[in-house]
Amino acid sequence: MSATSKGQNKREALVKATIKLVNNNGFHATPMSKIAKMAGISPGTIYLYFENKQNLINQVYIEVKASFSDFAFMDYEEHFSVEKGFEKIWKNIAVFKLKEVEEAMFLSQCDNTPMIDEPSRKEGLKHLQPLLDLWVRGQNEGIIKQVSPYMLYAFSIYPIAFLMNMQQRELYELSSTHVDEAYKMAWNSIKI
Amino acid sequence: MSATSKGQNKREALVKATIKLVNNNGFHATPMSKIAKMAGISPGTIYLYFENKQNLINQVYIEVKASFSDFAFMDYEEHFSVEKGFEKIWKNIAVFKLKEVEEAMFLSQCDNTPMIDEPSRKEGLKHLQPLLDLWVRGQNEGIIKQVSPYMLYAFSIYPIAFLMNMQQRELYELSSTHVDEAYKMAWNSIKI
Amino acid sequence: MSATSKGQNKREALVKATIKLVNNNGFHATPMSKIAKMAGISPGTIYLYFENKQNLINQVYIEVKASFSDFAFMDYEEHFSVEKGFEKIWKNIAVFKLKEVEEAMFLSQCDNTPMIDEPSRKEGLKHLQPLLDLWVRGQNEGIIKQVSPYMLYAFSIYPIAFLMNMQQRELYELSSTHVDEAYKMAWNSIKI
Amino acid sequence: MSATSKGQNKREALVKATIKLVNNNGFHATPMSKIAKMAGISPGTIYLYFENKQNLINQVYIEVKASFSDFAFMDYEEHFSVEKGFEKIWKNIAVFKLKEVEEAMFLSQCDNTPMIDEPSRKEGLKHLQPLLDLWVRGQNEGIIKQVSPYMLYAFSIYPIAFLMNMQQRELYELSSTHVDEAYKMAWNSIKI
DNA sequence: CATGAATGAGTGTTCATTCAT
DNA sequence: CATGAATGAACACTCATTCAT
Repeated sequence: MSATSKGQNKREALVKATIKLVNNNGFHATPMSKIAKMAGISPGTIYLYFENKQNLINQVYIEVKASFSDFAFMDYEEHFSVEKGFEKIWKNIAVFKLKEVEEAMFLSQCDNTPMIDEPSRKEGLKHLQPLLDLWVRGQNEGIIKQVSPYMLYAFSIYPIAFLMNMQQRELYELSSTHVDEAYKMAWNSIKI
Repeated sequence: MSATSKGQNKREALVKATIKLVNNNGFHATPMSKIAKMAGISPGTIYLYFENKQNLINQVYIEVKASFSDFAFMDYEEHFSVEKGFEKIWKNIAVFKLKEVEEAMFLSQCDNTPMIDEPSRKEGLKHLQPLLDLWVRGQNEGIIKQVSPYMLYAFSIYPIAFLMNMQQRELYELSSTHVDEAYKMAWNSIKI
Repeated sequence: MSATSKGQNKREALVKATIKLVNNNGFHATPMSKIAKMAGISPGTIYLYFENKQNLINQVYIEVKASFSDFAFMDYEEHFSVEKGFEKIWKNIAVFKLKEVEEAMFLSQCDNTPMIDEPSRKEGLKHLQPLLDLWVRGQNEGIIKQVSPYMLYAFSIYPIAFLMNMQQRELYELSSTHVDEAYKMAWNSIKI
Repeated sequence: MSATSKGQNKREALVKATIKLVNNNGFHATPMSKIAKMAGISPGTIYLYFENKQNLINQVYIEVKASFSDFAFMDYEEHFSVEKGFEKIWKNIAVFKLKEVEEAMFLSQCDNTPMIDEPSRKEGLKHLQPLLDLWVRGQNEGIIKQVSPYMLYAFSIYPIAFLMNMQQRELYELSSTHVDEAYKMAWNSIKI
């Protein structure tokens, strides 16, 4: 195994450990030493990969956000019809939020907390452009409501996070029927 | 001023300070000493009103949640038509989230974070019953979609939180026109 | 009930509470507030009867020591023969240590700990004079060994404390036969 | 110097500092910070060697007790005659109590105080067995009084602690003549 | 690259003491 | 005399970070 990939392994272990521990305890209640232990390395070694704790979190956030975005646009192609394209993206996001629960919860915690600094937040937002583009196209085609993309996001994408939360707390179970129902509600709320 | 009301003042100052500081720094990054200072009392005094830091947060959460619920059902009466009742409640919630930003942000942080213990979470949920009742009535009258209340909540109420977030980060401004638009989208997503 | 005796009651309650709590937790692990609570009064009230915590302990020590000494010389009279006098005193002390366990344990803790200041220690020692006098008389009569009174005390009186300790920890039970045995050993060790 | 021996140094410095400070101030009046300072290390470092303050005290107690026991049976051999064996042990103990005053005082404070937990107390008692065995042998040989070992201990060994106390408070000086006197009194009190 | 012992500033919490009532 | 709310200094303990190995 190459030196880089060994280093890569450690980095990945750190990222995974950070996600899990922050999910369970929150940022400030997860010590670097625990992250190191769960990653199977020494505390001092963290600082070979990340500047400090804040930087570690920021990096993890950016990476998880990127992985989320990649997932969201998997198999999506720009020539899709607006409806088909939206369905693809929406369902990708739903699958991510409901299956990659650890990562989704981590993002949810980061997005509602002062634990990430503003530059990293901005960085994390970059990748949603294709969805915004799709909506603009839809609006031009007279298919999507003429409202701010924030509004579209709030009523079609954001609700998934709530459903994930409920499922996570075992208050609600989302079968695939429910997911279809939900998709219909989402599409319904943004289409004209 | 009576002894009790003096105590009440201090307690309220503590609650206010906790909300503001936790909003800005997160639970684990707001020391008791800072809370005390902002409340204008001595650190030791906190422990006359709250058992410990965890208990302080739990209590504040429960109180803010209660105040939110009170606000949500202000001027609402059970004999209202389903549509009128929903509008009243939805707009109350919107006003709360957009005007009482401090409290709304605090709830948002608590709800996506392991900082509140489970019993307090349960306690905070109690008060939404009238909305659930309204939805059942609507479903019986054939006005509201036959889906789980979690779904109805996710698509009609939860989006408000996102809009608040965006407004708070100054990424988006919600005029009253926007609020009306949003209300229409909300109602649209749950009505048959 | 007169004002003084009401005050006296509180003072006594404080003394009793102090003894019990210090026995169980040690001086520095018994807060004034607990002493007050056990005495059935308010923390502030302690300071009407004692200057501060150190003074409280010192006073309690002196009083318990005095009560111990009184007990030690109960029914003792100076015209007793040396042997009879010693027996009386020794057995008084034994009864005190084995029956007034709370007070005896308190003294034992004070005597082996830096919790009492030196003046109070001296004060507490005053009262043993009659025993010393008896020993001097015994030495003049050729009955008692010609050694320092510290030595006499160490081998005849001090052992009782050990037996009390063992009984207190339920490692050993002292029947009256054992007490007689012990007395014989004590007398044996100091008599010529 | 090896890493372990450096650690050992720190641990020993901590133990020494604890003994000295607890002797002077009592357990609850000696802050961890002072112990650290006297040991020449940082407060946080204590917790690399001991779990917490209670554990620190317990360990120190157990170690000092073990060192005391080792000393007590130095050069003692089981084939010694009962009298010779007892003399050896008694004098060892006397030397320990009169020369290793810090350690002896520490034990004395621990034994009369609720500062040590019960398991550690039990642990500390283990090592006296050879003395008990010697006494049983002596009783079988008709040399030692037929009384409980607690009684034998109380009248022959325990008095040394009192003499140490007095010497420590500079109330009494124990010359080697006095020690011989004392030994005779001790042997006298347990032999038939 | 990696370690992990060591640091020391910072945290939650306690408690002797005061003082307005 | 008595109260008990309020204080704030002091404490035990934690943890991000460093650095000699």
